[in-house]
Amino acid sequence: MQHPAAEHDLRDPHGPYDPYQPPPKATTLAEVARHAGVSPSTVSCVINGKRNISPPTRLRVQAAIDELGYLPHAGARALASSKSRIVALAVPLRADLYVPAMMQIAIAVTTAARRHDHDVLLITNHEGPEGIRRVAGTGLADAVILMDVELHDERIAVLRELGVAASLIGLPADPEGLPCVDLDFAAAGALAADHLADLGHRQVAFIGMGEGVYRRRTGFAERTRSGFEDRCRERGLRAIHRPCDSTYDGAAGVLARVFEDRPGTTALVVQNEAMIGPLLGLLRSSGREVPQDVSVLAIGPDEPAARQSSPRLTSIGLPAHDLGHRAVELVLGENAGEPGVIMLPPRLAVWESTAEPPGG
Amino acid sequence: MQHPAAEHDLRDPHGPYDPYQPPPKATTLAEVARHAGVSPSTVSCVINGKRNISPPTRLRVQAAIDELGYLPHAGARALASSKSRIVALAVPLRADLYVPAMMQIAIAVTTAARRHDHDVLLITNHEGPEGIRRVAGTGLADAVILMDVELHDERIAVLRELGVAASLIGLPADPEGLPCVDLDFAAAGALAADHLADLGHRQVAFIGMGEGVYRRRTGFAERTRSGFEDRCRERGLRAIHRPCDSTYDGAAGVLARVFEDRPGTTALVVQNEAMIGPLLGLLRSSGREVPQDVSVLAIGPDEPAARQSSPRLTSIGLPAHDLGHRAVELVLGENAGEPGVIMLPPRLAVWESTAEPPGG
DNA sequence: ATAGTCATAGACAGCGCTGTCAGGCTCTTG
DNA sequence: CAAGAGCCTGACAGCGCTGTCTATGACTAT
Repeated sequence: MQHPAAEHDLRDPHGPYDPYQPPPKATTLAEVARHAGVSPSTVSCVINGKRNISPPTRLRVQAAIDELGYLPHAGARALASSKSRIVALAVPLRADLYVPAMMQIAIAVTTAARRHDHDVLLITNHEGPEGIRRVAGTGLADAVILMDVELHDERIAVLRELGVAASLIGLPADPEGLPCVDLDFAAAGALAADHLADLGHRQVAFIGMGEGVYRRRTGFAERTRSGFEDRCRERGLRAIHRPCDSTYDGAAGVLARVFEDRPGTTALVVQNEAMIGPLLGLLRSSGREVPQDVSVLAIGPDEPAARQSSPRLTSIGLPAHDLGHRAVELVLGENAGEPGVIMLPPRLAVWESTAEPPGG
Repeated sequence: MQHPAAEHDLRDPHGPYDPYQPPPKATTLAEVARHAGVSPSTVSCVINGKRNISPPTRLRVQAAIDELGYLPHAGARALASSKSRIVALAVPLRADLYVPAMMQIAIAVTTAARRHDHDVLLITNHEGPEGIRRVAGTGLADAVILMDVELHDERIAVLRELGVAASLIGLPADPEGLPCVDLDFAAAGALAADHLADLGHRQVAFIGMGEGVYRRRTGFAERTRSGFEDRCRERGLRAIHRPCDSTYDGAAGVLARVFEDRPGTTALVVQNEAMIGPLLGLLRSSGREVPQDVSVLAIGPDEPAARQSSPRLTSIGLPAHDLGHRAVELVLGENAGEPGVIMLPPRLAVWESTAEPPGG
């Protein structure tokens, strides 16, 4: 497992050479200092930019660092500076959430964190809120980002209690003191209603998330729904709302009931991303052409997914990348920790799945 | 012993909660020791179980720990023990991979790591192989798990060079010295062929991954294909293989060509999970019933996904959970680091999407 | 020319924990 | 009853780095 003989001795080349060094001992800051002919603290300062170092010295130190391939020991830094440079990301374990979006956010968080010279530690809800207490309490992480925030999320209490830097992706009932970022789902709902109203639709259906989602954390699902319904009312659209579980048969049932209850429905707004594919298939096989007979507007899928469907979907995407980056910015950036709620404006991408209603 | 120097009282967990506690100073091991009337090293031993502690002492210490809500400082432990108790998980950034499976594996890795009292650090390919060098070199992580391993993966060289504990999910061209775990895709391909042959099919098509996947890292995709084709030959099946990109139109084109080139095709094996939904829809809308007219066997989707389709899919699932757990076991478990290749046997779940060929 | 100022580098004391070591204790045995 | 054998425990020396404080030198202004 270990590298038997390093090609060059990483220790002081002018000092006594000890050939018996089985483990590939990591270079220390002290060795770099000796190599550069400066004191350890100078090296530390060069690395952290904590004080003015004259260019020649900085260069010498830099050269020594490169030459020795020096990497500072993370634990030692964390101990001495009481900063771990690690952000904990609490990801959901839910089955009824759209996974690709979560993954995209997680990746966005990771790349954004790296830009701030931080790493990302994954914690799942498996441990429950105690996981947060653990990583924050041990100093493993010095910031926490919560995903899939519920309206009354028990993790929030832990965050407040610990006073740890944190940001939320999602909007709880009481965001007091905690920075949050989320898509403005109410505006998204309204935007969807507007688009359909503008096209001339008069009777529309909102196919939402599974019932469990509404029951549990009415957050984004409920916001979308009410934003949509309010705007429908304003624009004189008749709207119905139907929750939809993430199963093919569930989608089939919902779709059948929609056209049974409201045969005049000419447009569907779909929030449960996992069901868009099946719904399109069902519409097709029931002889309804999209968008000639019925328009479909999706809320939530990412751009590429929407463009890969057939027909290409008119949709309001989830800005996964933005959400991740903003969350990191809120917790590590300039104005880190300043509470505040950022609602990202929804953007409607019009493609081929919406059109004027038949005979419209 | 108890100098009044520490008149700074320890918070009573049952007392009123004071929201104004700007510096929630963390308890240290020394404080616990004082509180329990023992020496710091004794407390350390109680925590790490490094030596025999008499039950009464252990109990006193345990009580003090609980009472003070003590959590050891991760950085200090890492420094003193040169073990970070962190596993780095290198996740892919690819767009052409099935994301839900990746997420499931990541979650399995995380829960398994927790069982070994480790945490998981996320690193993306964004940093390239240098990310691995960084987390291992700084002692941030003391083990690395690679996902989405390519046949000739440049990250493997870094792993070998650093001599860091590692395990791979996937199978590179040369796994020498590195423990690997993967689904036995060749066996999966053979199993698929057997199932279809048993049902009486004579002419079948394999709809594979996107061409890029074959070009880049022929690993699992190529293994599946050859396992399938070899077995088809043995069983006297006529088989064709078609790569399939992850777009609706791509799937449509592939499907059309399959039936054009081989009108007698009665069964499809699909490996590109993202395209299963679209393919089922296309079959339906082209008037082919599944499984009456054509059988469909999926390789890769997880059980729940397969059961949510309509019809429920006969499939060989990717054992995401097992893969994650095994990978952790290989790198942290009893026989950690022992190189060896674990090929998980494929399991075929027969549901409704396969049947005898028409007129069979 | 001399005192005062600033810029720069070094010394040093920890950060909180681990792990080794030797010593003190009780218990056993001749 | 005394000496040997174990079992616990406390003392102690770092792990590698940070950050503050002080010392040194060069430079400016009088």
